[in-house]
Amino acid sequence: MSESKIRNMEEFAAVIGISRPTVSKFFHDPESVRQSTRQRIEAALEEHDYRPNIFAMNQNRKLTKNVGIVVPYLADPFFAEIARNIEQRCIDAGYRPTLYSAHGDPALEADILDSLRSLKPAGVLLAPLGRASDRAVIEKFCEDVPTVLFDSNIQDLGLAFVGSDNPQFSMLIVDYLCRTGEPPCFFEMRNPSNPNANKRRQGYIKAMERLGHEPVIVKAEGEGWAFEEIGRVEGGKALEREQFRTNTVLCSNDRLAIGFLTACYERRLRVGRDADCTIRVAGQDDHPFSRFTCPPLTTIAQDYDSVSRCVVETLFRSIEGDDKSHEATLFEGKLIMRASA
Amino acid sequence: MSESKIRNMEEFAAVIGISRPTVSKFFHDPESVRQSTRQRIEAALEEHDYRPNIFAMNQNRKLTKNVGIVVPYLADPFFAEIARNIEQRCIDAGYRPTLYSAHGDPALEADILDSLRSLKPAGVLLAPLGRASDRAVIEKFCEDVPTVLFDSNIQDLGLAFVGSDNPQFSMLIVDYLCRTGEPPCFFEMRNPSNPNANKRRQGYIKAMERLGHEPVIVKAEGEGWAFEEIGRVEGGKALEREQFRTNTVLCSNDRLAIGFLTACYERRLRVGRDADCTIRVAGQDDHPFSRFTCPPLTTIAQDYDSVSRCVVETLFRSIEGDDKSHEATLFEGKLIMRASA
DNA sequence: ATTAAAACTTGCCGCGCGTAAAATTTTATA
DNA sequence: TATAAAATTTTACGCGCGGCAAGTTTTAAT
Repeated sequence: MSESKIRNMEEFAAVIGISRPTVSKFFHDPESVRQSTRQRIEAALEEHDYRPNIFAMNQNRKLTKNVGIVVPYLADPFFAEIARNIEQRCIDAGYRPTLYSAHGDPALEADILDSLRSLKPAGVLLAPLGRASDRAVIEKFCEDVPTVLFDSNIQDLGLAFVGSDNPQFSMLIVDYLCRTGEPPCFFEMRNPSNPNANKRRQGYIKAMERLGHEPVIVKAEGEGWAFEEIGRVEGGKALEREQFRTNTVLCSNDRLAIGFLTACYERRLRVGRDADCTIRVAGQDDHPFSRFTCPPLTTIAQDYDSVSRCVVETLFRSIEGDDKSHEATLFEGKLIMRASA
Repeated sequence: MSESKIRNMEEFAAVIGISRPTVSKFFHDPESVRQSTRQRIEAALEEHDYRPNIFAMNQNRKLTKNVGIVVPYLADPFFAEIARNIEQRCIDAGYRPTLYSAHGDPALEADILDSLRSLKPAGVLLAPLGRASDRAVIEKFCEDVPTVLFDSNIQDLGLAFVGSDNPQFSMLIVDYLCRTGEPPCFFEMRNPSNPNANKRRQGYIKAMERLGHEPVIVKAEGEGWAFEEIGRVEGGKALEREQFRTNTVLCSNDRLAIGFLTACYERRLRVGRDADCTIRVAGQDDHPFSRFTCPPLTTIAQDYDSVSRCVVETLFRSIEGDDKSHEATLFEGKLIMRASA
C-alpha cells in the first residue's frame, strides 16, 4: 500500500498513466473500458485505495443513485425494522440510501426534505408523520423529487402510495375474536398522529356492525410517541373504570397493546384464551416484540416484506421511466394467533 | 412568492443586485454582512425561497458542520434510542447529523466509513460492531477523521471512548440479587458480537467470588442480532436441562432477558420476587421495553443521557481545538428495581 | 494491407459553492 | 474637507467530479 495520498481522480489517473475521463468511465461502469485498462485501474486501486467523492460525483450527474428514506420516528421498532428492510433492498439494487428520522417533529420533517433536495436524489421513499405533516411542504417536495409514500398516505401526493389495508386488518381480527369469544372493545388514542388509526377504527366499527354487535370504543388521552406508556396508564384507568364492556380488548396497534398487557399484569389479570384467563388482548402490526410479550400477542401482521419490496420497486420503476398514474397499493394483513387472544 | 425558480446562489444574488460571495457570507453568518445588505437578502429570501445546496457547500469548506453517526444495528431499540438522542444533540448544537446503521455487517460498516469520507465530516460518532469490525479499516478512518467511539470500545482507536462501566453493571446487580435471594446464574451468548458482554461476564464472576459464591454461566448458541429469539429458544433449553442451579437468572442484556421471560412464560414459570414465584430474572441495559415486560424487568440502566451528552461534547471539544490524549469515559449504571427480581 | 469501429486522450465548460486577496465603499479621525 | 483605517464587497480561482466534442490510437474485421 503506497503511502502517497491520492486526493482526487486526476492524481489517481496520473499514477496509472491514463486520462481522468477514462477513470471516470470506469467508475461509472467497469465494463465500459477495455479489459487491459480495467485491469490496470483495478491494480492501482488495490495499491492506493482511492475512492471517488460521492457528493462531487452527484453534483453534476443528471441521474444519481441516491435514495432518501424518511420515517416519522426511528426509535419505534416498527419503523426501524421497515427502514432496515428498505435500506437493504436499495443497496442490493445498487442505490445509495440515506436514512432520516423526523423524530415526530413536522419542522424537522420539513428540514429533512429540504436537505434531501441538495442530495439530488434519484427518488425518495417517505413515510410522512401523517396528520402533523405540513402538507404544503410535502406537496412542493413531491413536485420536485420523485417520491413514493408509504405507511401513511397523504391524498394525491407523490408518485404512488404503498401501505397496508388497515380496515381489513381490523375486520379480520374482529371476525376472529368474535368467532372465538366475546366481541372486542376497541382501544385507541384519542388523537392518533397516524391516519391509519382512523381506518382501523372504521374497520372495527364496520366489522362489529356486520356481525350485529355494538362497537365499544375506549379512547386514551396523551400525545407523542410513547405509546406503551400511554397504553399502560390509560389502559389501566379504563380497566378500573370498567370501560371495557366485554372481556376482549382490541388495541389500535401493538405498542398500545404491549403497554396494555403491562396494565393487566399490574392488576393481576390473567390474559389469554385459556379457561383461567379473565381478559383477551389483541393488537395490530406484528411489532417485532409482539412475539415476546407474556403472553405472546395475537395480532395482525403487517406484510413488512411485501410493503418494502413494493415501495422500492415502485420507485425504481418510475425512475426508469415506467410512469403510471398515481396509485395506491395496499397489502392485506395476516392473522397471527398467539396466546393473548 | 415569485414563481421564477432560482437555481443557485449566483441567480439569487443577481435578483437582489449584490455579489454571490456576499450572499455566501450571509449564509455562513448573517451578522457578518452590513445591516442593510442583510435586510435585502432576508427580504429576497421570503420571496424566492432559495436554499443553498448543502453538499456543494461542504465541497470546498475547511470545516463543515457535518457529523456522521454510525451504529451497528438500528433495529435494536437500544441503538435507535441512543442514536435519536445523539442526533438531537447535534442538531441543537448547530450541526448536521447523518445517521448510518451497519446492519450487523462489517463490510457495510466499512462502506459507510468510506462514504463518510466524502461527506468531509467535522467529526464522526461511531459505535463499532465490535468483535466483527475490521480494525484496520476503522484505524485508518480514525487517522483521517476526528472520531469518538461509543458503546463499544476498540483499544486505542479514535479521539476518545465514551461508554458504560460494564463490570460495574454486573457487580451492582449481582450484589442486589444476592442480597435479596439466591445468587444468580449468568445467561449469555456463547459468541457475543459485542465486547461489552465479556466485561459483564467478568464483572459477574468477580462479584460472585467476592461474595463467596461459585459462578454459574449458561451459554446460548446462536449468531446474529435476534437476541430475543435466542434468549427464548436457548433459555428454554437451559431451563429444561436444569442448567440454572439457582432460582435466579442474570441475563447479559435486556433483549436476551426479554426472550428468556417468554421462555419462562411458555413453561408456566412464575417470574418475580413474590412468594408464589419460582424464578427471578434480571437484565442489563434498561432497554426501552423493559418497563413493559410482564413482569417488568429488573435491570441496570445505562445512562443513555450522560453517554450521549458526553460523546457529543467530547467530539465538539476536540473539533474546537481542545485536544486531549485519548481517554475513556465510563458511566455507571443505576439499579432499576422492578417486579422480575 | 486496408478500413472501420472501438477505445482513449485532450481540452474545456459546468455543477454550486468556499475563500483568499484585491478593490471598493463606508466610517472614523483630524 | 481631506485622509487614513476599517468594514464591506468584488474578483478570481479552486473543490472533485461529469460530460461533451474533436482528435488520436488501438483493435477487429475485411
